[in-house]
Amino acid sequence: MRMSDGVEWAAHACALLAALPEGVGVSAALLAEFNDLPPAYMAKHMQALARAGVVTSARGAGGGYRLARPASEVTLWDIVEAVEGPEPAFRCTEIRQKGPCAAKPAECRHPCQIAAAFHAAEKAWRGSLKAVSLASILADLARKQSPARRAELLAWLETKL
Amino acid sequence: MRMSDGVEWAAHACALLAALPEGVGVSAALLAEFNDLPPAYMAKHMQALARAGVVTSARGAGGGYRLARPASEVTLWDIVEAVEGPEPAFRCTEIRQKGPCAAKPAECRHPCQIAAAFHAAEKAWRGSLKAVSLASILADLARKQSPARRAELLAWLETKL
DNA sequence: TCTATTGCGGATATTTAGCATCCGAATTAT
DNA sequence: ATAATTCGGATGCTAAATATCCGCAATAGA
Repeated sequence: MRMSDGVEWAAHACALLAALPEGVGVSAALLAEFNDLPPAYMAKHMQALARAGVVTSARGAGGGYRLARPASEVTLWDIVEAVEGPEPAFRCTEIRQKGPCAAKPAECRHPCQIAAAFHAAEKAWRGSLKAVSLASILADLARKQSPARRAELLAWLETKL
Repeated sequence: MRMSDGVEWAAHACALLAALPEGVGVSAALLAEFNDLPPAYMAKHMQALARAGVVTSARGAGGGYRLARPASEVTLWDIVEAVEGPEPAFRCTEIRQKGPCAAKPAECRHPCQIAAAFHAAEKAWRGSLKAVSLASILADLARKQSPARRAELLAWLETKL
């Protein structure tokens, strides 16, 4: 089981968007360049974020992506859901209904104990991700990152906008 | 992100082993037949469980697999770890150290906020799985499954052992 | 209006995971 | 001993997920 790298990329991209002044659009190409990522694939993931309503997009010169809502209202789960899709990692294939001792469909109105346990575990996982917003990430970062470093990053971005 | 079907198969197989009287070995072929699963691939997963010490194996006639310890001491996480490996689903590739504003390695002694949040979420997930043992699964099952159904399953198994 | 820029979606390549097969080694029952 | 089982590992094939590319549509500014 492995989460696609796109989730990490999208999360960092969204954190960058959240750190920017309001109303500024950033192209997918620039977001990719910032972390030395493949531009084409980065663009795909930004499209996924746009479809999911996490960011808004604007075409044409001076366009690009920006957050669709305040940073405090975008969670890591929103980003995972946008990039990886909403489906759970564990998908019960109902093998109890197969084989020589197959259970009848009527006996399977409820998920089996195993599926229930996995679903509960994933719910805990999602809950943990929903508790972390871009705002809380930036707040943590501000505490650990030197102001000089932060200024350096913003300065580079300004030269490109 | 998707968990392999093998985890579901292994979990059901272990639950079956846990429901059996002590000292009985079951071949991989029979475990596969019980749920109409591909025998070769089932065998592969049973080997993984044996390598991880979840089950013990015995070759030769009358051999097969059995639980390596009491059902109360085998958790769903043990099975996931055996089949999928212990690596986390989220793997930070340290993209903050790449690109035109790359952070220096000295600044990266600690994981970034994003990686830390994902690691915390997976810890919650693992914790939830570690709280569920094969014994608790069987106990839940006994509460919902009719005694007649249980007898039916054991009867079929006896004809094959 | 024309051009440069940018997002969008389809089509294509690459990599990974799932599945099957084979044969050898170990063990037990006869 | 011998034969019947059964696990273990190596190898190859297929399907699916992942990553990449390319042309088109839309937008803003000159």
